[in-house]
Amino acid sequence: MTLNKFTFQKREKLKSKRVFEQLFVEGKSIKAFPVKLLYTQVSFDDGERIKVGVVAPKKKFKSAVKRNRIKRLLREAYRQNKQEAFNKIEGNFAFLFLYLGNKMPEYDEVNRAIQQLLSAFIKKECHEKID
RNA sequence: CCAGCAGGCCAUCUUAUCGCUGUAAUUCUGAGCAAUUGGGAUUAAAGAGGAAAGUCCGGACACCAUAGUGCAGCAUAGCGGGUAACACCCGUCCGUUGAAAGACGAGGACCAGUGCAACAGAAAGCAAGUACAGUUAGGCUGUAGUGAAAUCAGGUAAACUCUAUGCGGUGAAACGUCAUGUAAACCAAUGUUUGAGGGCUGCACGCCCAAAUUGGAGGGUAGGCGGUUGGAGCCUUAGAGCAAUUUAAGGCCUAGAUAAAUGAUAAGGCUAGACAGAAUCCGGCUUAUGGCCUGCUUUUUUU
RNA sequence: GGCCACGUAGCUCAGCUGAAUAGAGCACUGGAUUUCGGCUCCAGCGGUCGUAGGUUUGAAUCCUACCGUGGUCA
Repeated sequence: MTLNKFTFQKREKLKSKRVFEQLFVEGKSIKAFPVKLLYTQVSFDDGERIKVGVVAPKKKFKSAVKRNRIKRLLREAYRQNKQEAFNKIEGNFAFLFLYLGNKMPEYDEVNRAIQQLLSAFIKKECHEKID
């Protein structure tokens, strides 16, 4: 597996409808305005360790163009930052990044939020393992 | 010059680095006797719109009987043409509107029938009949007055209706197919009579199905693959036609996702650019919206 | 992606078929009753009938186009 590249391929996308439902029902969450991270422990059939989904709510953003834009920014920010987190995380997880804000974001804003979320996630999960 | 009107074109661009999607080629590797097929790497060319939107019309395509008949229902409406088809487009007459260029028009019929008409007015229709004038009178004629409309073949059909023409229904979540796997149900063959019932518009007709046996193989749920992109396609030239459009020749291949692909950073051009994201595909209509170009029109001022 | 409903007072609705008064309940304001409050009674306030055009003498109602809200399909 090629962990050291800044890639985000189709295989890493969260697809299964069932996993999405599972995330909303029993997933744990971390907030860092304007983004919220939902995650849960899941094992995948195809050998990927981590799969990621991205959501921009239709109720807040009616224009499909704006929703697309937000999702692209979230994906791009994750792609830039995933390398660091990937080496530290052990186990299989499904991630879901939700955008909570009401205004169109800038890339810097999203990037900062994603960095915070990933480091917070690592702290939390490492603690749980040590305990 | 300003304002207005009509038509056409473009949809921020360029370079570098990282990244996404399917396709093609090369190559590595897993499964299989094989045909074949799963996964990865590199390279190449390509990768949202004029409205992709609203879902308002018309088709293609798929299934339901081969899509049949009558009624009901719905749609359209000067005339002529175009088209696969249309409620669209073109030409033209008439009407409305504008100072003009132009724009807009659900523009058949109330001498088939039925209904409706507040207030005002004698009266809005099985009827009744004001005032004045003309005339000897009856009666008739004219004028006044109310109103959108007044014995006139009255007004009203975006009132029912009539006339002409067209329309079967349901929609890619249609539909076909594969794997996992127990009974009712599904398919094929044999086969039966009456009624109920069922089959994808409401009713009637018509058509098909139905009990049992044998064989095959399916339903629910979540998914894979096909449908799925080469088409009433686009460009150029020539001919026919006032035009919409059409004929011929040559050239081109131009998105195919499925929690859903176009982004980030840096630099520059006048700037950081409007409305906005394909989801089966086409032809229109409507609505949202930045800029450029061409032609036309009148008013005022000057000559 | 397809299909289908609904927008009327601050809130919940009627009126729409078939055209001529925009109304009911709750809420709000004032008054009466009561020592005060509540209940009850009386009066009032409150409306571009979602928006814009059209048909008509006249439109909440009929027609068309937009805007908004909600539902439904495997």
